[in-house]
Parts: sequence; C-alpha cells; structure tokens
Amino acid sequence: DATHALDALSQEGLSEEHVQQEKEAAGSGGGGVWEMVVAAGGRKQRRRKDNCKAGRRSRMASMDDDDDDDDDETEGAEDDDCGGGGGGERQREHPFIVTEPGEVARGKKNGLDYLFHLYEQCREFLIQVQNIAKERGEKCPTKVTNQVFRYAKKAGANYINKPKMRHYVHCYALHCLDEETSNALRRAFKERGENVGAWRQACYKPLVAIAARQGWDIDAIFNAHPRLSIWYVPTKLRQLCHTERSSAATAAATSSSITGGGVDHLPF
Amino acid sequence: DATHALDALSQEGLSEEHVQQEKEAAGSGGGGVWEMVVAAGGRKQRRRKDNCKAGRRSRMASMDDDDDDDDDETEGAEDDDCGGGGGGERQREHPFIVTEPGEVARGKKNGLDYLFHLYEQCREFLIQVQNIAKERGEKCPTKVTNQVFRYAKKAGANYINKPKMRHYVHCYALHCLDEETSNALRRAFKERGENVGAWRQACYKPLVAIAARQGWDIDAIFNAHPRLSIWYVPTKLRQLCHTERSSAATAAATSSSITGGGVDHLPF
DNA sequence: AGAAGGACCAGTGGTCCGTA
DNA sequence: AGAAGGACCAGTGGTCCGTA
Repeated sequence: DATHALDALSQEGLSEEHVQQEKEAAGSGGGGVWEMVVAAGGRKQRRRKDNCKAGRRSRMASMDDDDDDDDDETEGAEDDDCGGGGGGERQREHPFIVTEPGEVARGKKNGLDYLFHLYEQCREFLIQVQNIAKERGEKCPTKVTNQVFRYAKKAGANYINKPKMRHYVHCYALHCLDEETSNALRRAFKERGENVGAWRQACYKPLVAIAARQGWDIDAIFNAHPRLSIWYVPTKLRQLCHTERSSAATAAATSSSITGGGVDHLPF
Repeated sequence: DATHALDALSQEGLSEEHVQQEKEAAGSGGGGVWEMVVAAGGRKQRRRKDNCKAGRRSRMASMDDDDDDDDDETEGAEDDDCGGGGGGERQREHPFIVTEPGEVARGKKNGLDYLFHLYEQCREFLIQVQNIAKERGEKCPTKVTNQVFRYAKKAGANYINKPKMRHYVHCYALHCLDEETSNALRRAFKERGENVGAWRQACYKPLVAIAARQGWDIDAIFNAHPRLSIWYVPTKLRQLCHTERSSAATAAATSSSITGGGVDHLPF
C-alpha cells in the first residue's frame, strides 16, 4: 500500500527536486507535500545515480520498470564518487536544510517535512513488524528497534537508518507535541539562515519547557502520544529535563519567588 | 526494611530447616510462613557452611554479628563439597521440592512458598532500581532486567539468579493468576510424589487454559497483573499459547461443535 | 565547516550445558 | 536421575568517528 509506494519513491536519496516534480505533477501548492506524494500513488521511482550502484542494484530489480525523467542532476565532472573499479558507490541522502512547513527544499537538499515523514514511515514499518510477530506468536516490539530498521532496509527503504532517526527524534517529538511551536521555530531558523544543526539544538529548549509544565516526566509525555510512544526518549533530552528539574527545584527552594515559566535558567 | 532483613536471612542458601526454626521461634503454625519471617524482623542471619566459603565471606562481614544456632545440619562425612584447597566452595541453593501452600520443606530442600517469595523479592529490588533511576533521571526499567539481578547480587542476595528466576516464571504466573488452581496442583503433585520438574511442566496447561478464556493474549494477561507485569513472558509459554490457539481455531473451523473449554486437544 | 551513516561496543535477553 | 546457575552467544541500544 501507500508505505510501499513511498519506499519506492524515496529510495536511494529522494532529492528535493524530485519531490518538487511530484508535487508539481500532482498540481499542488503549499502544505501537505507528503500527503500529496501518498495521494499520487508512487507512480515514479527514484533511481538516478543507479549507475553508481552496480552491486546493490539487483536487489531492487523488481522495481526497475520506469527509467525516464533523468533530470536536472547537473553532476559536476569532479563529482566522482561514482569512481570506477566496479564497486565504487557510496550514495548518501542529501543533507537536511531548515525549511518552513510545506516548503520543499531546493538544490541537493532535503526539507524537514521529509525528515518528519521518515518517522511516520518507521512507524508503518513497526506496525508491519508487529503484525508479523503477532501472527507468528512471537514477542512483539512496542518501539522502533533494530529489528524494525533491518525490516525497513529489507523492504528497500535504504534511506532509513538508526543513527539518523535517533539523531532527530527530539525534533520530531516537538513536531508531535506542539506543532505550532515547532513551525514557528522552523520559520525563525530559516529566516536567520541557521543550519540544521543549530535548529536541531534549538528543539531541546521548548521540549524541556513542555516537560516542566507536565511534571518533568518526559517518558510519560512520550508514551502518552500515539506517534511518539514508539520512540526511545533520547538520552540528551532526558538529561536536560533532569538537570533543569533539579535547578528549578533549587531555585524554588532558594528564592521565595518562582521565575516565570521556571525554565529561564537553562545553562544551554 | 523488610527486604533487607529477608536478604540477610536468606543468603547463601536459606534451608528449610532454618525457616522451620524461624517459624517455630515465632510460635507459628500453617500458612504465611514468609509473612512470619518478615514479621520476625530478620533477627538471625544465615551462615552455616560459611566455613566452605573462605573467599566470599568477607563481603558479608558487616552482617557477621551472631554466630549461634549452628544446628541440625547432619553434614555427612562424605558430603565433602567443602573440600580443601583454600578456595574450594561452590555452595548452591538447596533444590526445590513440591510443597503444599504453607508447608515448609524438610531436609536440604526448599519449598515452593520460598520459590514464590523470591519473585516478590525481585520485585522489591526492581522497585529500588527504579527509584534510583528516577532520582538520577536515568531510564527506568519496567521489567526485571540483568541490571536488577546485578543489583540483587550486590545487595547480598546471592541466592537470586537469572536462570533460576526465568525457569520458574510461569509457575509464579499461575500462582498470581489463579492461586486456587496453583494450590490444587501443588497438592496433587505432592501427593503423587512428583518431582519439581514434573510440577513445573504441569503449570503450563492451566495457564494456556486461562489464556484461552481471555483471547489468547498472554502478554496482555501478564501486563494486567501488577506483580506479574514485571516479568518477561517465557518463550515456551508464548509458543504453547500460539500453538494451542492455532489448533483451537482449526478445530473450530473444522467441526461445527466447539469442544468444552477449547483446550482439550493440547498435544503436551 | 556541517552532516550522513557504517560500524563498533558495552551491556541485554535468553538459555545451554558443564557441574554437583 | 534431577536440578541449580556460571557463562556464553546472538542480536540490542546507543552513538562515535572515519567519510564525503
């Protein structure tokens, strides 16, 4: 179903240009790019640069049925990571850039809607793994585990990997828990021309503020949200909540007045 | 508190004779042996055979404050597992025998109330580990993990170990979920003079029957019980439930009459 | 420089099998 | 023989750091 269409669409580095094309092909505009992609039904498959992938290609053979639209790739002459020797490959996903909600990244970049979409895809892979486990009477994962990443890879979603997903979990968490704030942060960081790393760092603070309002139990906050509950709480977020709770408690005990919001003294 | 008293009491192979003494000392009779032990406050500590434990003893040094009542040990002359050589030790817990509820094992044996008590102790160790984790803002186990077993060992509960606890989990599960049936099974197997292995095997069947009545979801059954939810569902129990569900479904589809209870065709 | 992800590592769940 | 548990092993969560 839709998941598989998307897997095919996205494989081997779904570039933003491509998304843009899909979007334009679907006659879209603004908001819900990924929903459009889903609606488009995955008619086209991504294989640009397959010429670099000698060894791996055969695995996807069943999907190699449409080879048109090799497009504006502008591969520079010295862009030789497809170098000879028979096995020279090494494709990576395009790096993320800070985009506004609904905005499609330009150049060899991926946008943040795409990033968040990867989390949704992982959730769908988890659900599939769970269904298989239940059918077989095996123990059933409640989180996105190594098994799920392995399953995603086997299903052709090579663009999904554990380090990447773990790296941005808290960004996705903010998106789930307070989309308004998440959107505002994206707009602000895009406007200021900040890079992805800076945006990623900035996602921690509003999350800690949310935790503060809800009794500091970040695990409970994750678990209470249906799409977030399948992700492990990132170590750093947990630590920030703990540190801030301690200093908030100290502040409350030291002075008789509680500072507004209680999270103004974050040392980060 | 109570846990620690019990740890001390039980360490290095709490024998049934000793329990009997505790019980008699406390002027008891029938039912609730372990509650009595708790009530007794752990006045006495167990050290018989410490002479075999040269190396390990020092670890418990702080508890070595009362050395009386070296009792009816009747150590046979050829019972030489305390053999010389400076490091010759190798104490094991006395093996379990099938006892009725409230019955104390005789001879160098441990009874089933003691077995089940070990599960309660693990639960208390888990709670302590959880409290420490929460205090430190670290991730908090919901199950009895390796970490908990390690903690129990450090706390002096050397008689608790993972293979043993995992081995009898389903027996404890039956005890939690249907004490009546569990007690009846114990009485029946004791009367027939069956060994612990046979009793242990027999515990599976009533559990599968419980699962059958509750939609076969053994994980949900474990999770719904506050004392059981901290234990992993044993692989074999999970498999039995799966197999039996499948054959029950087949039977239901094949014949138009459902057999009484639906679990009469267990191939075990 | 900023970023993606292969690959490593300490500690896990699971239980076998050498031991008593 | 029946049983207790040290110790092993495959696969985990976590993330570093060689790579592009």
